[in-house]
Parts: sequence; C-alpha cells; structure tokens
Amino acid sequence: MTHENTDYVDILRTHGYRVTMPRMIVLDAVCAHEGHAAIADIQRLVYDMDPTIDRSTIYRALDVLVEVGLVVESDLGHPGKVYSIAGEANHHHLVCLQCGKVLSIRRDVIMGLKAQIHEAYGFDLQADHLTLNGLCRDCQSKKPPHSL
Amino acid sequence: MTHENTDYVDILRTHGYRVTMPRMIVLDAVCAHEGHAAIADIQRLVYDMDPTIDRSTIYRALDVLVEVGLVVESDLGHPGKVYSIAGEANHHHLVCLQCGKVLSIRRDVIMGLKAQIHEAYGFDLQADHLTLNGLCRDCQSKKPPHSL
DNA sequence: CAGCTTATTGCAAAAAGTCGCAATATCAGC
DNA sequence: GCTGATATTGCGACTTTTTGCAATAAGCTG
Ligand SMILES: [Mn+2]
Ligand SMILES: [Mn+2]
Ligand SMILES: [Zn+2]
Ligand SMILES: [Zn+2]
Repeated sequence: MTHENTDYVDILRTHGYRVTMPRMIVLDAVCAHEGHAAIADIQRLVYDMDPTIDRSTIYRALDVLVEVGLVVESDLGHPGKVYSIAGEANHHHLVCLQCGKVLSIRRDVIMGLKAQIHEAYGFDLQADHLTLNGLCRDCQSKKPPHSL
Repeated sequence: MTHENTDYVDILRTHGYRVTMPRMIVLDAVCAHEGHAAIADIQRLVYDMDPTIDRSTIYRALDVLVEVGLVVESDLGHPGKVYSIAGEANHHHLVCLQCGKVLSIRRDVIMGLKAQIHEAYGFDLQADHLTLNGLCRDCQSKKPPHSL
C-alpha cells in the first residue's frame, strides 16, 4: 500500500538519478497523503519533515518521480495538478468540462484501449489513474436548446 | 475548417455567457493559429487585433471557450497548455512520460472507449484531440535492468 | 433606443511555477 | 573510508497564472 513495497532506490538509479534526501521526503509526502495530493499538501508535509527543503526542489523532485514512474500526476480541472503513488489507484477519473464534477470509473475500462494502442503504436499507455474529460450526465441534458 | 462554421454566438448564450469582443478575438486567435496554440501564440495574435485586451482576460476567455466546448485544451507535457478549435483535430496524442516525445494517433482508436464509457457511466467523453501518457517504444526498451 | 441589471473587463497585487548559478552532496573508483 | 567528477540543492530573480475589485459594457425590458 505504500511506496515501501517498491524498490524506489533501484528505480531512481536505473534511470540515472541519484537517491537524495529531498527526493525521499517528497516521495514520503505523496505517500502519506494517500491520493490526490496537491502541491500545497505536499509542501506542508515536506515542511514538517524538513523545513529547509526549497519549493523549487519539491517541483523538481516531483518531475523526477513522475518521470521514473513512481508517482502519477493528474489534472483534475482544479487549478494545479495532483499527485499519487503509482500503482495504488484502482480507478480512473472522468472530469466534466462544464461543471467540474469528478467521477471515478473502474480501472479495467481502459484495458482494451491500452492493448489496442500498444498493438497499433507500440506505446505503453500509463493506465494508472487516468483523467479523461467530457460532459457528465447532468450537463448533457442541461444543454438541449442548441445542437452545434 | 474555422469556427465560422459553428454558431458560437448561440453556444455562448445558451451556456449563459455574453458575447463580448475579447472572447471573439481570443476565439479568432485560436482559430488563426491552427492547432497547438500556446498562450504566448494566442497573446501575440490577440495583441495584433486589440492591444488593450489584458492577459487575465485572455486566460478567462479561454476558460469559458473550453467550458462551452468551442475550444479544446491540451497538456502536451511542455510547460503550459495548448489550445485548438474543437472538432478540427482528426487525431489524438500520446505523450511519453520519460522523454517527452509526442505521437499522433488515429482519432477512431478512442471510439470504442467512448461508447463503453457512455454506456457504463452516461458520461459523454470529449474524444477530440485527447492526450494520453505512457512510455514510447524507445523508452520501454531503454529500461530493462529493473522490473519494479 | 434609453434605462436597468448584472456579467465581464482592465488593472494591480498575489500566488504559483520556472530557471540560472554557486555551493553542496551523491556515489563510483580506488 | 577517502577523492574526484558531476548531479542536485537552495537561493534569488524571473515568468506565468490567478484573483479581488471598481469601472464598463452586454443584453433584457418596455
Ligand atoms: Mn483518484
Ligand atoms: Mn494535435
Ligand atoms: Zn457536469
Ligand atoms: Zn519516450
């Protein structure tokens, strides 16, 4: 359930990154928050563990953690992105462009697409805690007068 | 090929928004740029048409245009989002989390997913110029030493 | 088309995010 | 366990994006 399960040290090194205190603390913070951690949440948790870590370092650490695949970044429509430990989410999100509502959907809805994309393009879709946009049921019906 | 085809006046009013000069000019700018218009591009084009329009107004106009469905917003991994006229893109994008490469894929790959999601959740997926993340072919093979 | 209501704008200030650089810490090699 | 090469950090300056508010303009009513 936590990143302790994965060998994040090896993963970072394999990708050519060094294992540093700030990176570990940022990873701990994302882990401690348990899903949808906004930058402000992460900054607060990091600050509790080590108040000397700079804002810019947190941003850079998150970039690295996302790049090596330990952390997943999502844009849920609210200003700012949110972060989660990779592999822990068992769902994806649908975000309504009109009202901003966020729905959760079953993880396996994406599996077909993932297979299809891998076959056609050789691209390995990151199918962990995806975000897709569109119109929720309410907002669809709220818009009958015109049809575009 | 341009937004002239759609009745953007009605669309805005239907959604309860007023039709204003800044909004029209921002829409024109997105249209003029033809795909992947960054904020800087839009600002430049808007400034040419009317130098008195404020930066903040451009951001707010884009939010509205996205919300009513006239414009599509994408995060291609580079800093900052890009904008396009809705309905004009005939492709989606795959963005590699590791190297940042951006691939284009056939529009219809998503159709199955769109139908599936609509059936299961009543959600109307915005299947116009989507962005999905993952690992490109090169970056997959570049990472054999460890397996998570 | 003049008057009225209220959404929208421009401005200024704040907040969020990015970047270059000198100082520091990681870690491979001995 | 040291040493050296170099990736990473903290800091400050900068850029980008967001926000509150008073002035303005859209569009409904008659
Ligand atoms: Mn979630
Ligand atoms: Mn495109
Ligand atoms: Zn909605
Ligand atoms: Zn790649």
